[in-house]
Amino acid sequence: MYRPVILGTQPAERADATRNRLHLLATAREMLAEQGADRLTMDGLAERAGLGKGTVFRRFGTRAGIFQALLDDDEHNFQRQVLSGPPPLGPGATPLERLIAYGRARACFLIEHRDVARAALDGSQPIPIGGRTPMSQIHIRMLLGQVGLDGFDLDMLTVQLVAALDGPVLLYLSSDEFTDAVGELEQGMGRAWQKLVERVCRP
Amino acid sequence: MYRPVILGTQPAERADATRNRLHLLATAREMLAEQGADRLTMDGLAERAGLGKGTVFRRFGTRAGIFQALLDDDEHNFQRQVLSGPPPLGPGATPLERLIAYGRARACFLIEHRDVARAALDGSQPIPIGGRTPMSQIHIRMLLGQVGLDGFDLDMLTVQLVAALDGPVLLYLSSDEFTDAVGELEQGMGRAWQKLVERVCRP
DNA sequence: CACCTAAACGGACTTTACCCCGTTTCATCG
DNA sequence: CGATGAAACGGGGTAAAGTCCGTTTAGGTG
Repeated sequence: MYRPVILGTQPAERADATRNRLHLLATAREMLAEQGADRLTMDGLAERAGLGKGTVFRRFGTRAGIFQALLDDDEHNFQRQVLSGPPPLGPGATPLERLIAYGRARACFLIEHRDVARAALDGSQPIPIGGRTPMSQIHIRMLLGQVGLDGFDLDMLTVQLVAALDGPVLLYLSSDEFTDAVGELEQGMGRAWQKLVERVCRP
Repeated sequence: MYRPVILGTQPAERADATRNRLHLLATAREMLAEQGADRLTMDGLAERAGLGKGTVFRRFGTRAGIFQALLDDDEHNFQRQVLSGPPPLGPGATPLERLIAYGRARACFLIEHRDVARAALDGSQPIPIGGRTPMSQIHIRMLLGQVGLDGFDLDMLTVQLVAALDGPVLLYLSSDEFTDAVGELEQGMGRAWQKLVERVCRP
């Protein structure tokens, strides 16, 4: 029997699966808006969506998986801006300018979506820095390559910079105090990121 | 009724509490060595230690708290080295040299104690970077102050550097592959840290 | 030494993430 | 179409973290 196997293509999601996935995400957003992230339980979500618990877990694997899916969803816009939007975030500016712009934009993005971002962290799978968001990793790595630094282990430097970018944000996410003065915080982080990157990339 | 209130001094731990705390830590280390961190449950620990579950939770608050306590314990030696050991880790070298030495030493420390360090992370209380280990925070902040950098927000830079230091280690902790080649990894991280700090601090 | 209070103790109870597996539904192929 | 295998579904079951509150005990006071 002939079966056309296309490498790297997994079997394609079934129609009912897609429908349920989208419905669950929508329901999750509703509950998130109404009750906040920590009041969202898997049982509750399943019941409200009119589906079985097992279904929820098959779709998202884990509780954090739901929030990761929501975050991925939000991230699509952001990715478009980065990959094909106007400079300095998109192509057209110098690598250093894009690096600076990227850090600022990502900090803003995470702060805006802090509720979801925070809930997307998972203790039992502790890769908070760059493992779950390969986008930052890949993009920063590419830009660093274009900068043309000598004598650096660029992969390691990438991990360091991603961490330096996410670290302050995570620290912020973890304290429930700063609910005001968000704009100011974004500015501070942006400035700090710019300074750091300029120093590192200085010839 | 007169009560001598000494500010900043909490009521002092009761003798039985101390005894139980130490006994629990010792038992936890045994179980850790025998079964690994993820097979260590609160019920199991309580039973093996011959104590009630409530006691375990009063002492450590949370599961991660146990591992944090174990890590704190391990950290005492390290702290002594940093605060009063020989240069370049201890006092006597230039701030930049100490900064470099500190990063190397901390990376080695975390890698050595990776089992406990990993289990000490807590998803529901996500402050993985510098919040739970104010030691790095404080020490690096102090050294940066001594370096004499102009135009930096030193507090923010501290958070960035702590993250850049911990990030690669956390990333490493999360992948169960590299169980070999530990020495090599420590070297790579050490070199990368040195390069980063030298660049940032360069006049 | 008897008393008293605040802290510590124990373990049943609750909550919730996650697993399992018998049942149902989709999509493909003859 | 109808058959068929694979995938999805449902929801009861399990394990483990964390809470509660009635009971016990350490250690200071008169």
